Amino acid sequence: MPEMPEVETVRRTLLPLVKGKTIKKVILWYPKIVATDHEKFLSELPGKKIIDIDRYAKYLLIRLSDNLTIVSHLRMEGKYHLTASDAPKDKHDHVEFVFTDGTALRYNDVRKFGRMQLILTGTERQTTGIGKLGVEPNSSKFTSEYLINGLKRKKKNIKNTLLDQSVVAGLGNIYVDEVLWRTKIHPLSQANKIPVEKVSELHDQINKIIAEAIKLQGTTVHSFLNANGQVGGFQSKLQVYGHVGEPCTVCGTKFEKIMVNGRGTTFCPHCQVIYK
DNA sequence: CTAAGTGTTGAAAC
DNA sequence: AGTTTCAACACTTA
Repeated sequence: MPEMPEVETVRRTLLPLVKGKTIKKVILWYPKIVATDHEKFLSELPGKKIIDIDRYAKYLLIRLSDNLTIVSHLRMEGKYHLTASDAPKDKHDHVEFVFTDGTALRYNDVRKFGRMQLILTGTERQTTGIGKLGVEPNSSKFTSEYLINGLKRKKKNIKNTLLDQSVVAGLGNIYVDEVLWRTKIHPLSQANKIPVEKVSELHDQINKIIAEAIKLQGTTVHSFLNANGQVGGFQSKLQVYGHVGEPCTVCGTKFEKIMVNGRGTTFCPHCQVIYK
């Protein structure tokens, strides 16, 4: 489900639902969602208050009192929703945070890929996943020069490079296909062979599409819902993803779909230039 | 029945 | 030692 715009949308919709609430009890229906010590997760959270929710790339950082943070990654299909604590459990509800006011925050995940980690606030960089992340789009560190330098050491294809999060953190399969089409770069282009002026364009379009998608509250193509159960608005803006076999809006050539390192990849074989 | 799906990761191979 | 590939995770839907 979620790339950075969707996770940001979850953050914005979830925060007002849970801010200031105090955890009374935690239930792990499917304990594997929690990647850190299960006993600590169950024993340390009761009594803690939700102070804020931050986000880095696709990771939610739920800030709690007493210097604790729950790092939550939704992976493909994770969702949060607030219910009454006595509401019937859905088949795919896996973790529940019961609050002192009788409500409960439930984590629902059809594929059970999502993960939570309980850490000390401030130790995010030592946390599995977050440590190796590159910079976020639209951050002050994400400059054209940064992207040019970041791609220099990458000999693999640009599609895989943008998906691996080590240079730019937050893009996923949908937005990468859109951005490569917008900049006319073939997904199989070798990352370090793309001309600097094209990388500069890539930088600008990454910032642009992420900002546009956040504004429209994310993209729902499969199952994404925000914390209020609403779909996103950006899917109608997608020009490439999900449009295999349809004509490219620029040249009319039919979009093709190939597998690139195991990920479905749609592109225009006429517009998108391959750099090798 | 088979394949593919918004993502990450650890291990193996370069 | 850094980089890259790929199966695995678990379940639903086309």
